[in-house]
Amino acid sequence: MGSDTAQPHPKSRGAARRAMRRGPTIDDVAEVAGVSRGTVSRVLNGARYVSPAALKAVERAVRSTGYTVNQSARSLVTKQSNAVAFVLSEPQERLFEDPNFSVLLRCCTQALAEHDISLILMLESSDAERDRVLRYVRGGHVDGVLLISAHSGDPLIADLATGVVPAVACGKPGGPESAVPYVAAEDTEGARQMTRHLVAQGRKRIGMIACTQVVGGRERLQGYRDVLGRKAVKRLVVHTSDYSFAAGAAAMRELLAESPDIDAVFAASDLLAAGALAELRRAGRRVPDDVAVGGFDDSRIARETDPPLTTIRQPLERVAADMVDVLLRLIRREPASSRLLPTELVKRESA
Amino acid sequence: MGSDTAQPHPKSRGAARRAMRRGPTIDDVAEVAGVSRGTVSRVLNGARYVSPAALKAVERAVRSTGYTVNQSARSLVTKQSNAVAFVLSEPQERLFEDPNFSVLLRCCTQALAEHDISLILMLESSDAERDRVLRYVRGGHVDGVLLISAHSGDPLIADLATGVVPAVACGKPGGPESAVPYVAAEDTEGARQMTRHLVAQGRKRIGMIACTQVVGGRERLQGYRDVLGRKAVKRLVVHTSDYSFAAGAAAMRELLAESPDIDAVFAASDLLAAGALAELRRAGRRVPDDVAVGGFDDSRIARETDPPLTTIRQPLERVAADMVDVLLRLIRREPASSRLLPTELVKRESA
DNA sequence: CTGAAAGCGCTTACAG
DNA sequence: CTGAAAGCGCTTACAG
Repeated sequence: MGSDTAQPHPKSRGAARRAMRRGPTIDDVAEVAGVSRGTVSRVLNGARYVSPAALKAVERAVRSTGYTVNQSARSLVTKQSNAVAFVLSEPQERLFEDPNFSVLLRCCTQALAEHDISLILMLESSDAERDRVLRYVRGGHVDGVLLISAHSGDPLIADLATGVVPAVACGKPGGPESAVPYVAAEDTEGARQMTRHLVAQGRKRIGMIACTQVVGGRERLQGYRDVLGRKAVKRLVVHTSDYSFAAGAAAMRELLAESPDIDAVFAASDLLAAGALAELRRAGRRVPDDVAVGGFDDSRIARETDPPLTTIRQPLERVAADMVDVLLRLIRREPASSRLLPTELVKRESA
Repeated sequence: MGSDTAQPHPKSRGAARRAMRRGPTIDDVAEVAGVSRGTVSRVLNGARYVSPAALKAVERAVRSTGYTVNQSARSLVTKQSNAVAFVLSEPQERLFEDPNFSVLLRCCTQALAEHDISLILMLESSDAERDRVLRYVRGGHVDGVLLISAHSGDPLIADLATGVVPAVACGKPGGPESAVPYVAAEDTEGARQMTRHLVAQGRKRIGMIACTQVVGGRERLQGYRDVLGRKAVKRLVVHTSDYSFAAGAAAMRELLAESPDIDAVFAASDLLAAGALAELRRAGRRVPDDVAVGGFDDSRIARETDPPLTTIRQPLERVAADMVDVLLRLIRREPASSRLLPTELVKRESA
């Protein structure tokens, strides 16, 4: 990161020179290949306007010298870093708690690696950190940013929306019509699928554990309402502040207190559903016999709960791949817009 | 990452110029401050040999211009990247499945950020990826590497052990006496603590679910043996190939089949224990009444299982902080050696 | 198609 | 304490 700010760097620098290997330079390659350094550079950057002979000579020289570009030197002139920031906004511990996040991170790293682009992970939970991220991003250290924001209406979005730096969000950013493109699952339709499934099972008192502060949360609640609006089914919504196990358990307790005869619950995330399951067991209710439980995400935990969760699968691997694809296009100044990916009902044992 | 290899870069480059902001340079600051660019550089890098007046002038000029160093230009001369690679070795999905990993990643990122150093995440599950990581690291793109290896005896270790690039491993790397320093919990003693606890509960047939292929796994098994070696307690060890939920369930099934009268199980990780718990329930055994279950890690899931897990806490936040500390020292060419951190028994309900 | 040259924005001895 | 200058390793018009 370098003293991004202009503050002096106490001692961390200076003492440690030569962290970078010396290695052969482009001039070494040029010499071995018997051409000018300009020609070497050309083959390195596209091999156009280079004779077959020169090309071959350079390629073998590269191999024999074990040459590797010096990215700093390159970036200095191209103004490109070949790195992208993966910014994790807001509540760290919680976000990290979510298995979805790991999938996203893993898949983005992989997709980026295929393009030889580095992923730089940045956390942004305090205002100070937000400033740091902003300075870093604005400072041209990265070519673009992948924004994973838990809470909708993230302040970073506004800054990114200025378009100074290409950015893509995961999930539709809330707040004022944002200019930042995003990739998300079809949350509303997914919620409808689950709610319809619960109704089809003959459930009459279907509660929902919603969290509208989280990206996608509003849509999931909407889907639930869309389906139940025209049914003779009792509705009851409890709101939580995040998608955590603990919040799910607390919400379930509330639901049980307010509506002891509840016979189904749709939790807006698998983690929430897992918490609800734990609470249900504590209360002596059988799942799905007494109460059916539906989750959302089809994350790893859906297979590890007892009973395994019936849930809505969101194609996270594709979300990640598409985020990278959109970002890369944006960086190349190619047209690219938001994408919505289809969800799917995964029937297991909880509902 | 840049075409690290010398292969031509089809189209991804070139099209996207000016990804980096233009912004003020050190010369702009110098002009505003009324000093030479050398002086500005000096205050940026330690402020030594600079008069108070010049210092003040530069500082205000930096602020008024909104100056930010160009890390590429800096790196080009200092040969330092101010970035560190966080390398995740081997079985990605599985590693990511482990909540421990998230904690490590989060804490390392945070600790590094305090030093204004970027964390570059790299995955290394195939041989091709391993080469890529090696080229990248050797190419001087990072000042050091934090190696998180699931399987002991990781081949990357051998390469890193050459000491060309500073590196620190999480957990003691297995295989031939490695020269790579590491930070780990006192696995052996932790395992002893748990085993002693089980014995103290009066358990007579204590099984273990071990995984010696994973870093730290051998030590945990050793701790179990250390304690039971001199006791009149029935031992039974089942080996798994990783620390997963599924492996835990499978191992428990085996344990139950071989030793139906088993009354305690020590699983080498919480995830393994969670799997064992699920299997135990399926088999109709009550925990801890019929069978006591002990885990290892005190990860998030230890609080979410039913019943909550009695486990061995390993200070992962400290492991991460120490890894960063050791790596930073190594980068500065200061002496630094491996560290072993104490564990602690956390009593909950499963044992 | 290719070479020579300029320039990217910094740091760091070297004189003073 | 400070300025002028060299140089880090690349890319890219510009001529040819």
